[in-house]
Amino acid sequence: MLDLKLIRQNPEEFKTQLSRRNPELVVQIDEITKIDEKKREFQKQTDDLKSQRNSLSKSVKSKEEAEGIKEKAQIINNQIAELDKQLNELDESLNNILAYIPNTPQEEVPTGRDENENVIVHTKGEIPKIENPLTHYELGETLGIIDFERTAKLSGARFSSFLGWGAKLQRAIIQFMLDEASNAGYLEISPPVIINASVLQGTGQLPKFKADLYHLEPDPESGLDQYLIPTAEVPLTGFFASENALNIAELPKRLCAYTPCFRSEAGAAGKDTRGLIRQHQFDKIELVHICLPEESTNEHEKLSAHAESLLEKLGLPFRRLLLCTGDIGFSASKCYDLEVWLPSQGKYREISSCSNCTDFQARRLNLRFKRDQKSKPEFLHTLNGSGLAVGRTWAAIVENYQTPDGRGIVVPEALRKYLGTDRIS
RNA sequence: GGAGAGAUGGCUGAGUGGCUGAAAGCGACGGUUUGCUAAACCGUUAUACCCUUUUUUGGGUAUCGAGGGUUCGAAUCCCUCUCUCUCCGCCA
Repeated sequence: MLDLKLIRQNPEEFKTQLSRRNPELVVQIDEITKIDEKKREFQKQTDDLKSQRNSLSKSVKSKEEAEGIKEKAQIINNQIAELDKQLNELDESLNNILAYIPNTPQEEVPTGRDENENVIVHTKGEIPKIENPLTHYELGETLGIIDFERTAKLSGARFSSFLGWGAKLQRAIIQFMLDEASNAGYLEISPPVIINASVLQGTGQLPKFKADLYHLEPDPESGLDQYLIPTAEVPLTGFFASENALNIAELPKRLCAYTPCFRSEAGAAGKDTRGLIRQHQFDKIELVHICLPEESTNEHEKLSAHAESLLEKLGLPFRRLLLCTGDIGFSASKCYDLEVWLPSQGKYREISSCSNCTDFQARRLNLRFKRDQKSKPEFLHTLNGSGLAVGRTWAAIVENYQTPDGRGIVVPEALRKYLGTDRIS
């Protein structure tokens, strides 16, 4: 959870940073300060009462002696119970607000309202000259390598099936990206796609974005509360979360995973209704770095560069954006988006989002390290990025590599050894 | 799915109602000793929050898997859950 000390030390500074994201957050910080002060006052009173009660109890050596203090102790206990109740209420309202406070943006993140104020960092690759480019779903359906209609009967809208070379292309993309990550030193992890609510809370998806998640029927017996993962960022970042601090020698951790991702996207109705761009289920290779605080800026550049190298090797034109304060994710303090060129839309579309979450997730997950055996544990920094979204990569390849006659796809050089062909038609 | 056993500090492991924030051992750190190392000996060795103090310091509260309960008082008794281990059954 958010560090209250930061707010206590310098509430104005904190407010200034957060208001760059959203001016309304200032009100909530004031509210937090108020509740926090009240809480500390009550806590002090409770502690004093308990201290009184404990010293009473400690003086007692036998049952007979206990009779003498019983009444007195009970009065104190009643007072404690009353204070406890109020303390719990304060705690609850405090946590309700804290859970919705996003990460503070870094200085170099431009202030802006929405995606229109993002900054283009650079643009790479050459946009192919295609007359009347087909969409990936038109071409894919013509070639019989993707299906939407039959799949809609199975699972509804926003689902698709890959067939034949389409499925093989997807498999080749996955294999290519995992191999690239392994070669770059990432540890491949194949995690579960069902995850406990507490981890989603830790990475920041809960409670604010509950509506975007697929929630499993809670088990009334065990009380287990579980969801389908919206991204492998959740299990990867949460993987080393524990009471015990990590050893500095093991850092940085660089992890990658291929998983399906599940998003109910309740709020996205009407956007990108056709094709692979926005689906309820899609595959993604996710990259996660866990590192020392002073290294996170550097690690962020490395992670983003790795994601870019995939697009370069696939020969896909793309650009990198530095997201403005109004567009970065809840847990991120700085974020680059990579956008790939989609000829049918005539514009760049997001294919990877690389975030530096600083210690935001680490606090919520209690993810820590020790500089040496004597020193106090400190919070790590966590970073994540797609490397890359598989469905969108599939779409980008089909569209950018379509042949002029509109009846085939040239397989990118980097994928040929995986696919065993240089052309799909 | 059935049956049983567990969960205690960095680790091993005592502890079944108060003198236990927790024995003992290991490890780690500091010191004595030593030509160096080793050994031996002495000492230190959890975390969070709060109060106090000029820094030193002193004090309080919470924490023995998690949550709840009993009690003046809980690591210890009761309930629920989670996880681990062993055996049997079932199964990619």
